[in-house]
Amino acid sequence: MHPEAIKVACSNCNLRELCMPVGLSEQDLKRLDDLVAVRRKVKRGDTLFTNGEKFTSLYAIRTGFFKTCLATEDGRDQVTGFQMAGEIIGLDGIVNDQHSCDAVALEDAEVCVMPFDRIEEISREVKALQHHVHKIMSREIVREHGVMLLLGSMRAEERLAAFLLNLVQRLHARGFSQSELVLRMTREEIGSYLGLKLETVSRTFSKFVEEGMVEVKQRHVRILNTEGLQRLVNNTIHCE
Amino acid sequence: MHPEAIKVACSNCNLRELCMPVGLSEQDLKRLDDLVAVRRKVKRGDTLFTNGEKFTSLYAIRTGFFKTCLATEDGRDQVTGFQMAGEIIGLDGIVNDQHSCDAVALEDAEVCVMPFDRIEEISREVKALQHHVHKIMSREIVREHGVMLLLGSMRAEERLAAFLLNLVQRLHARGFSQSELVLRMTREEIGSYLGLKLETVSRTFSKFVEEGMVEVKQRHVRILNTEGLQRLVNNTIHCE
DNA sequence: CATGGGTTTTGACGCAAGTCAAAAGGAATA
DNA sequence: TATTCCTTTTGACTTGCGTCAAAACCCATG
Repeated sequence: MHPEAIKVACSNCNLRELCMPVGLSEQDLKRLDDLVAVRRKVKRGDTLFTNGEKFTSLYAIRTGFFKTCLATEDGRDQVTGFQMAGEIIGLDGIVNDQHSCDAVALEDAEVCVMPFDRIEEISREVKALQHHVHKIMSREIVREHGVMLLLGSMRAEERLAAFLLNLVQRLHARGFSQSELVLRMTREEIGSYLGLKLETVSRTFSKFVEEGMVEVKQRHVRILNTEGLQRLVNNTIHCE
Repeated sequence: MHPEAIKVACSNCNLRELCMPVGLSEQDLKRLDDLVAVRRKVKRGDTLFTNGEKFTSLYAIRTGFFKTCLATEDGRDQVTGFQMAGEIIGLDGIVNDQHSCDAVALEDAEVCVMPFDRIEEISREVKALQHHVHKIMSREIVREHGVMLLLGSMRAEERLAAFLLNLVQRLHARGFSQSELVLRMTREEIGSYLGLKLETVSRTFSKFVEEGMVEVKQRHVRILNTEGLQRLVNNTIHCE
């Protein structure tokens, strides 16, 4: 652990509108500046927290890219999500005061450490923050509903299409291209998230390339036919 | 909608320790009695709320059994959870101020209606309630992680075993048998939740019966070999 | 107690994705 | 530049679950 004692202020952070409530009064904004204790750097491959570790804080990602994953004793391993700048991780730890998954940096990253007792304290005073925290948790619940739909009822192509569209959409919201992206994770990690084997992920990519839907060069992906992918996801073809 | 104007008090509700924080002061307890606006009865087959409906309240289940499900335009349908007495539903609605799934009563039910603005208001005053709300949302997130693991990496038998064990465990926590249960949902609904077709659910039940793991008579299930089912779930056999 | 609609079971068959294996490609290091 | 390790691709084969279909069962209702 390398906590760094840089004094940090949300009030002039360029990612503020991603992780913080908007439309705050001057006064409330000041209150929020007490939220982040420190920033912490996490090297690629290192964990931000691990299953079983005591829960103390939520983390707002400033830079970098994470995966969260669940590993069971019997060797199963499920990626439960990929998180990027502006997103909050650590919510799983609240219920039992310890984390129930691992958060691994897929590239060098930096996070804002927000001690949870402080979040709760300030939430009691700043309504907007309180509601914001509730929204963030609700959003995660809804996201997971979507993943359940994907895992429970989609075929491989549909899953990968949904995955790619979701990624570019989130990247686009952060000012990146609508059609180009660099995958930060391996085919195996994608597969784990989508409930597929890495070979199936690879084959499905190849299929998309053949069909002219995307260009793939290693981890660089260019989407050539967004609509086609979208149609795959809302497949009207073999609707049951 | 049939809101019923019975005055309701959590402070002497027999389900309190399931849905409310414990160890409250006399004073805080009184505050909590303002949480529940009314109770509402929902007939079997009716919805408590539906996708797209404006979000106003969370609901604590007093009696009965619900499923929540996601239906997409193209006819896909995914059951995202089954909820029983003492559990809270409606969390999906917070993020966008409207519900994003349907909640359907699988048997005649009664719920306590807790307007969410009131929850937030009282949460600001009663720390224990605030933290409790956070825990409930975190618990739901962790539960869904588990479902993702199930859907992403388990075989049919493992899924059904996990499902049955989870159900009896929750029922047992409510004073019911550890080994006997009545399913409130159809094979198709179980299948939808587990990402399987109803035929597969039925076949898997039959297999469990052949192997002497359970007795099944329609929706009545008696678990004869809890350990065996548990072993299936933590399968050390074909660990990758 | 007969009728009808929904649910469940069972069988036969097909296919999407998994498994196993080998080779190729990239990136990092000496 | 050669070496090593990791990742990705592709092929051949297997299999678990889905699909389709028919029959049995269950309960409600008249």
